[in-house]
Amino acid sequence: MRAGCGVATVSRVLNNTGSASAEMRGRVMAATDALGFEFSEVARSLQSSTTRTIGCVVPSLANPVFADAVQGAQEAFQLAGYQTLLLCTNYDPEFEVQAIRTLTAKKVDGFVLTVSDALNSEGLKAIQARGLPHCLLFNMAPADDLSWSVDDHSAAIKVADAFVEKGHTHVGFLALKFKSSDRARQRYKGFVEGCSRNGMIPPPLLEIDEDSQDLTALMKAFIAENPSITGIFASNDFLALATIRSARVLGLTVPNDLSIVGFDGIEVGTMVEPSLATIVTDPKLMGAGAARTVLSVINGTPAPDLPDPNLTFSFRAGGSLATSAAERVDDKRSVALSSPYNPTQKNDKNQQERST
Amino acid sequence: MRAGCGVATVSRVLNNTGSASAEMRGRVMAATDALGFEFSEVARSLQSSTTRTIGCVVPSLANPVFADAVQGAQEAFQLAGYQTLLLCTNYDPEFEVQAIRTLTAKKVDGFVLTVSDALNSEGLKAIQARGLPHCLLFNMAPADDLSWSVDDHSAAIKVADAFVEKGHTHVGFLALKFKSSDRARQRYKGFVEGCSRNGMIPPPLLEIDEDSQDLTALMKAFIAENPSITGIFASNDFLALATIRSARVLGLTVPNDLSIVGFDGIEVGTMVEPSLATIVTDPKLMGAGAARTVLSVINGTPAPDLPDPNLTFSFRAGGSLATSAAERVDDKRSVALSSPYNPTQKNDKNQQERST
DNA sequence: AAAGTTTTTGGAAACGTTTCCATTAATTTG
DNA sequence: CAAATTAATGGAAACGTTTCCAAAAACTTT
Repeated sequence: MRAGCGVATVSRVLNNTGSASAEMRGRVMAATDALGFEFSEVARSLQSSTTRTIGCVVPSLANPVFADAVQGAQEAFQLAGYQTLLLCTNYDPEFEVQAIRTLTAKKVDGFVLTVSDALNSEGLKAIQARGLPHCLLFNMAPADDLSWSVDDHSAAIKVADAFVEKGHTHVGFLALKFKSSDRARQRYKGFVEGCSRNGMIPPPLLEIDEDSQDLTALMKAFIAENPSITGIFASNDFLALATIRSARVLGLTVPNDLSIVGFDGIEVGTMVEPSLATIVTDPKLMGAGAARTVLSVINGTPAPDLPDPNLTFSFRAGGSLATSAAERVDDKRSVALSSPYNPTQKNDKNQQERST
Repeated sequence: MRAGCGVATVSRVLNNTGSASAEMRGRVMAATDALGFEFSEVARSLQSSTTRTIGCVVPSLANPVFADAVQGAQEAFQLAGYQTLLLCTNYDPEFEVQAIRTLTAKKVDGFVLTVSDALNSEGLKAIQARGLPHCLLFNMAPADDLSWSVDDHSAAIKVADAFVEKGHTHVGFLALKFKSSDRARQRYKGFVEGCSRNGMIPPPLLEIDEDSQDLTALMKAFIAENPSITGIFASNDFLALATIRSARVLGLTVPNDLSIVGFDGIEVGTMVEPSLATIVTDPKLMGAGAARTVLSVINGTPAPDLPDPNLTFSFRAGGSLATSAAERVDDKRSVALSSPYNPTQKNDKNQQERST
């Protein structure tokens, strides 16, 4: 080394570990910042077998739910001096297992992951088998795994409750990527159960695979097949907004002809007209929670309490869900009584509560 | 090693490099997948001084522009066998330089970054000084740096043109995080220039720092100070949507009392009512472009063409921008002639063109 | 001043790869 | 069948750290 000393000494000085004379310290310091020297983290990782890096696997950042969650996780990791290695799977289980393989080879210290199906994920199994620290995110935890997740099932039941409260008896369920998302399936299952409990007709399922160009056409067919439905529960807010748009194209007014409820609670849901009734969640909090949990596993410190399932979501009323058309026809009075849905007004009220 | 052979042999077999007998190959293979053996990328990195990891620095994923850009970059990297190490700066120059230091220590092979101020970024200087491969994203490139960026300046001029075309003569500019974003400043500069060129009154500036709770109050004051403004150019779409909301709270109707134009072209802008007039950009494409560029620098292959600045954005008309109130008062006929802005109709038309 | 104690320092091993080189074994050639 | 070529294999160095240990140097204590 330029300072004319052994490497061991440099290590001690720069890390402030062990002893060193003031003079030596000076020489090393001078040399290091003359050369702009910096320790190589990769060599350090090799020797310490720890990378201070966490692998983060999510389907896609195009969905703001995941983007926010990753943001939250990333912040939490950064705060603890950990970096985030990000892999997106594009909802493809192939990519998922591949991504996890890559991350284990890179020797990440832990994982935060949203898998496509927590019970049948090859990647997750590999992680479990090796006993690597990890925490699931938005997946119901199988067995004794840790997870920060919205209680999709209960939330969907609540949506059914909300529909029935407005007098709906026949509503549909619309899901994207049903095949590759246990979350969408959980929501469906919960919704079916909720409908059943409330004595509603079992909800017909409209399932679309791509971000389909022709939601409108599919909806038209769906409504033709189920002419008596008065509402649709969409498995996420974007889909709900797109549904509203398609409904308009079909000449249906929302909520009068068709009520819509979404899922996720993205901000813009409060800005549209009518505002979107939805389940609101806090993805950033979930991400940060999962991050803190995996850090605690790594460091052997007590894990933060997992969220109370009942507090992982709440229902937000909105102009897109109103008294069912059927109800209105049956009982005119109920319209007069239960029509606080001047959507503009409602919307304005929300505005003062939340803000960008 | 368990296969009873030298490590050199294992390396050769698993990498298919050099020669090995069929029998040896079999033994090694058997042993490796009996043990679930996998090469350590960190040791490999140390020896090859290449990590196949790219550092990606952006302000935040909460903004879908960056989320999409990161998604695009991540996909491109993944395709090329590179991983993405993600750091968010929260718009804080301190974090920015810190993040870059971390990434250099981690020996990433290159950088894709959106810095707060490309001309005065300590972090960027450090990268340049060390001659590390990098490509800027959403920053105008200083000197001979490479960059994938929206031409904010020209786009803002186009917004001024759009306002003037609708007869506006006095409009304001609303920006978030003006201090820490050269992008917002570029947009402001361009807008000032565009207004000037069109003989409009120089746009007053409303600058907010936080995702402020009280945009409504600030707007009220702003409008009180500039009672004659008929439009506002918001430096991003979220801000524009929030502005519309605040305007409503203040009892102003959009676009009749106040026209709004946004920037970025996020999807939901087409779903709101009225639809949002805005500059539309393609963040994912930008991210992917920056990724391919930095890869080409690393591999010494010819760089992909940087985007033609004029093609980095386009103006999207929308119901939130209409003929100025002043104009309507002055000349009633112009209303009748130039009022294709039945927003609902307009919106429905858009719907068939774009889709989720 | 000699012996003992403490502080400072550098050498060497280890982390897990790849690659060069030398050795040994197998095969071909004259 | 001996010699020469080729194929297969393992040893060792190097990548840049940290840490253990021993040696050397600087002080204390009698």
